[in-house]
Amino acid sequence: MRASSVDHYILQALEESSEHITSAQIYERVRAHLPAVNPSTVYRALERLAHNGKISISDLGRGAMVYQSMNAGAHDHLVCQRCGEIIHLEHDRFKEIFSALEAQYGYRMVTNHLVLWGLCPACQSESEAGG
Amino acid sequence: MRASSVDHYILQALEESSEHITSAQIYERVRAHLPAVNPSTVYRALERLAHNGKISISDLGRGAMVYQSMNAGAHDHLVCQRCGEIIHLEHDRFKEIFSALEAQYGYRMVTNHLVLWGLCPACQSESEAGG
DNA sequence: ATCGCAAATGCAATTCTTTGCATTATAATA
DNA sequence: TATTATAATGCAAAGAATTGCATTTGCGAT
Ligand SMILES: [Zn+2]
Ligand SMILES: [Zn+2]
Ligand SMILES: [Zn+2]
Ligand SMILES: [Zn+2]
Repeated sequence: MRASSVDHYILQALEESSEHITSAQIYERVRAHLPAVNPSTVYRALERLAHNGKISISDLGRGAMVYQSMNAGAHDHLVCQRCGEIIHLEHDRFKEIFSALEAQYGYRMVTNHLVLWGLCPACQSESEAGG
Repeated sequence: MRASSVDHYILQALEESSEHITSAQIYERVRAHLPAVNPSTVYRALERLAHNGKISISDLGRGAMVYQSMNAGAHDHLVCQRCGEIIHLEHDRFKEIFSALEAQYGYRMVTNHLVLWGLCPACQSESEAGG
């Protein structure tokens, strides 16, 4: 790996927003610094950063992947399938299971940004009503 | 919802294969029965079936989503990020956590086919070596 | 049997993402 | 500094999946 200015501006964008944002949003912000940058370069950089554990790539049901800095550390989410509400979960919650899996299968766990789907209380009633 | 022959042939294809297969593979098998069927119809049917809990839709790193019948019940997987090895996990392993989440947030859990990423023993050494 | 509605479908266009290949930029080496 | 190897990039094309809109189909009500 080599010093890439795209990587730098992507991380900057992700750290400034601190939320999950799409590649389009990232692309816009990188382009503010590197006007001639190509989308595929951004995608490749995102892949690279995820592979190195710097960011997470997730499907949160928005129609496009969302990206987030891993600076604040591993964490997970519970997402309502119907309204999209996102709840933050401590990653420690899965620590025990992950350790057990590592012990049982000899794997080294990589997952650090799980997305669990469910129905929030409000959407449960609306779903029963026939939403 | 209405009786859809596409749904029927998709479920048949998934139950016959019993493995995770791609939409292209499903499309081929549905087309054997309905030669004029359109890909988008298959995609929409797959979405419908997943929404009704009949099938799972997952990214197993194959470049396309993979689909599986939920007939055999909820289950999960541990997948090697590098070589793609897939390990089957009992869903009961997550029962406790899911119950706790439901109690804590009032959500009804929907996730029934988790995909966890890791590195298998062999790929761990190769990764350290610089693969 | 006929009517009317809602679900399902076909088709084309669009969106999001990946990939192949040639080129450029960086870092290490001689 | 000149050379070489490797990583990153640009560009265009391909691939996967979704969406809009018009049409068809199945189902219940009349
Ligand atoms: Zn997150
Ligand atoms: Zn909700
Ligand atoms: Zn499975
Ligand atoms: Zn492996």
